[in-house]
Amino acid sequence: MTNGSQRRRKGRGRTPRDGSTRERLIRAAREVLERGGYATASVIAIAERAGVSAGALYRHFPSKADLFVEVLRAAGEGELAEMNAAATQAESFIGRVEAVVATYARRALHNRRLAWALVYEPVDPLVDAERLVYRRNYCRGMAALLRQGIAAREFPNENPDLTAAALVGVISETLVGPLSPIGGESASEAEIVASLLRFCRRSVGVRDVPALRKIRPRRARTSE
Amino acid sequence: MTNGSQRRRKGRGRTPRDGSTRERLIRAAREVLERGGYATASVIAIAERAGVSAGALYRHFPSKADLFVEVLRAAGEGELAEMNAAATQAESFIGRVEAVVATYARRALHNRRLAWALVYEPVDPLVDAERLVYRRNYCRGMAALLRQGIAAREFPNENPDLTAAALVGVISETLVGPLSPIGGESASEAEIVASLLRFCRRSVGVRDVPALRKIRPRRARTSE
DNA sequence: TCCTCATGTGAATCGGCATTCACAACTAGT
DNA sequence: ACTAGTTGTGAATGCCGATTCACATGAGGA
Repeated sequence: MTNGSQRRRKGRGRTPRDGSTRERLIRAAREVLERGGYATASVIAIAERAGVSAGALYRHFPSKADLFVEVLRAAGEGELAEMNAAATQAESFIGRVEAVVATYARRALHNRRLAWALVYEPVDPLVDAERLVYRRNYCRGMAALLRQGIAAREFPNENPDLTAAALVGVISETLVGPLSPIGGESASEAEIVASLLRFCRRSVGVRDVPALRKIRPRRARTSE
Repeated sequence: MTNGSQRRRKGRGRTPRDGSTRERLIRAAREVLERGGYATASVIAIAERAGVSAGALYRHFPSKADLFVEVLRAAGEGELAEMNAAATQAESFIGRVEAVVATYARRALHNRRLAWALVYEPVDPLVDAERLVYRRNYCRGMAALLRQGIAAREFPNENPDLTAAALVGVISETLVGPLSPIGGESASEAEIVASLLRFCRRSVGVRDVPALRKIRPRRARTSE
């Protein structure tokens, strides 16, 4: 409506924009990432999806990499916040760990491509650094949880940093990794998540076993 | 051409080679990969390290990707063989699992960059496919081990595919992943591997727990 | 209205890198 | 030695995608 006069414009010049193009670029970048990964996330594709030209991008970001840093940061922060929220809802520490894992699982399954991009895919150093921040924060949070659980004597005294990294690895591999039985034959998504939670529970080494609500994880458990 | 027949070029023409340039290219590619990852593995860099020119590479491989497929396949096969050898040496299945994990750990620690390239780093689809083969084989072997252990009632009856994937994830993340407390402060390499083994042992859910605790890296922050 | 920014446009540029090409030079077979 | 076939050479080519540039256009203040 705003630009009704199309008579002599040969496409050049400014097109009025309602809101900030900057944000729309960030969103477009994330969307392109979700669909096709970095491979398809060319400047042109992003700009197109945002409804602007390639050049416009550079009015808002010094480079493509900077744009992606923003994208990753936003996504990572959102993810983190969600996890933290999940963590505070449980009483026991194992409950918190499970809540975090389950949250991660739910989100990763909901949008595997984005998760993949957030966790694995390649890029230039600048973007990688940002990704690492996210991953490290996540790992740190998990480690903190473990430490508390250890202090509370809920978990055995194992190196929490390593255990945290291992848990992140478990989740990444089983849910977003290159493979992951998820697309596979053997089990439904829900079952997989349940198995995953049992795995985490065992590997953390919880002492008492309150037994998950729907599934009973087999009792083999020697007391110490 | 400005430099036609009148001018004698000294460096041109064939330089006698003893053995197959092909193999030396494969080796060079692996070495470049080990040092700087794919980012530094340009055709020129590889050819240079092999002591030939870029063009020569194309006498032996239809494309750069094909070269890397060879590299990955060779590396993957070697790795696999080593694992299998390790697996057959133990009596119990948990012993085998641990042997495999420990072998992987030893190799990954010995050359993290290569491990990283084998497991994570990006590339074009052709190469990725080859990598996936390797990873999947590895995972499959682990799953087989788990199945046997389950059949022998050594392990609880958990989805072996998922558990195998999870174990692969654990190893990848803690040893070669972006981080991994390995470069860190808290523990020596040996301690980390020991912790890792304990983690795996717990997560697999072995019935009897011979407890291989040899190292006590930290004490809980609680009193006493 | 006129001037000046801020914001866009899209074609041109630039750079990196795989891939090709037009020749050499060595080896083997005759 | 002559001829083919093989293996190398390294400059040229081609492609792809990020980045820049010269030029619009609208909005707001004077």
